[in-house]
Amino acid sequence: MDDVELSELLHLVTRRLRHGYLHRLEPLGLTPGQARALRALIDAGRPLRMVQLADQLRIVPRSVTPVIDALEEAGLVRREVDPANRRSTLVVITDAGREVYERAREARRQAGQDLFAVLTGEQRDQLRELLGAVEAQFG
Amino acid sequence: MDDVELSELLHLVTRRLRHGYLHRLEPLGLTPGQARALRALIDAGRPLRMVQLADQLRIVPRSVTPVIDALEEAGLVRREVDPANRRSTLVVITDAGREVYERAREARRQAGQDLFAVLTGEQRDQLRELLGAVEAQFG
DNA sequence: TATTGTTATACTCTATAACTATA
DNA sequence: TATAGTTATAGAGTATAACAATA
Repeated sequence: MDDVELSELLHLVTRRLRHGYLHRLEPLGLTPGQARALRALIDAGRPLRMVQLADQLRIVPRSVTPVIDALEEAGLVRREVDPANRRSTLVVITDAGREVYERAREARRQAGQDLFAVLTGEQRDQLRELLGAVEAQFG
Repeated sequence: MDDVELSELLHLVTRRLRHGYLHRLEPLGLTPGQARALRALIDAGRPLRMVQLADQLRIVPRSVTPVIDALEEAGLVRREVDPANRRSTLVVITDAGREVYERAREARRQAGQDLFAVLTGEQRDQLRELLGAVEAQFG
């Protein structure tokens, strides 16, 4: 029964985070989803196919298309045909993409800092552990 | 810096919760937002005006309108003109609304239970406390 | 026939701006 | 003139289904 309250809290806190992040990201012309896609590419350290990107972002491939469309139009990534498999599209991050991502990362850091301001470092670690355990139980 | 990871986790876990909740709510013909509105009415223990409902749900009044439209069409609430102030609309929950909400609450409980299955009761309390502290620092 | 990506479409959640009715 | 609510519109995030190109 108290899980209802816990769920509600999760919803409220996440929305607050989104809100702050969205505003800080606005000057960069990025949405949170686009920033996440850039991050996935940087973390991978190599170009990713659309399906792989979808996998990383935990969304269906169809939903990746508009995200990459926007990033490509902004010159932050480019699409290349995978020479190994002509059905596949490789998404390559550009230098501009790397630069913008650094600023997006800072935006997220600040949004998180604002949000979690009341928590001590130790409490944040705790929170990270708890959420990490929850997420880890799935894929 | 690690707040980036914490923010990301929050996003992933919340989406997972939403997903499970959405599926369990589907047979009831409710969206999570509609269920939240019913909950606010029940918690208040009396009819609420649109503005008050918006306040409770932490969204702007305009965003409440379609939620109440849907609930009204389903016969779960009804709108009444506030006799004390004819500009105001009172949203009244119906008996059918109360019944459906009980099932929605159970759906959310189950979705939460599935999600937090890996956590002990104590860990859930911890999580609730941490998120509660974060949310409490704002309104 | 199976896989990759896209076109088409839709729904949830939320917001801002402009309008109407009432105070 | 200020408030309550709605009409109109938009944008982020996500999904399913159908289809084209390639394997």
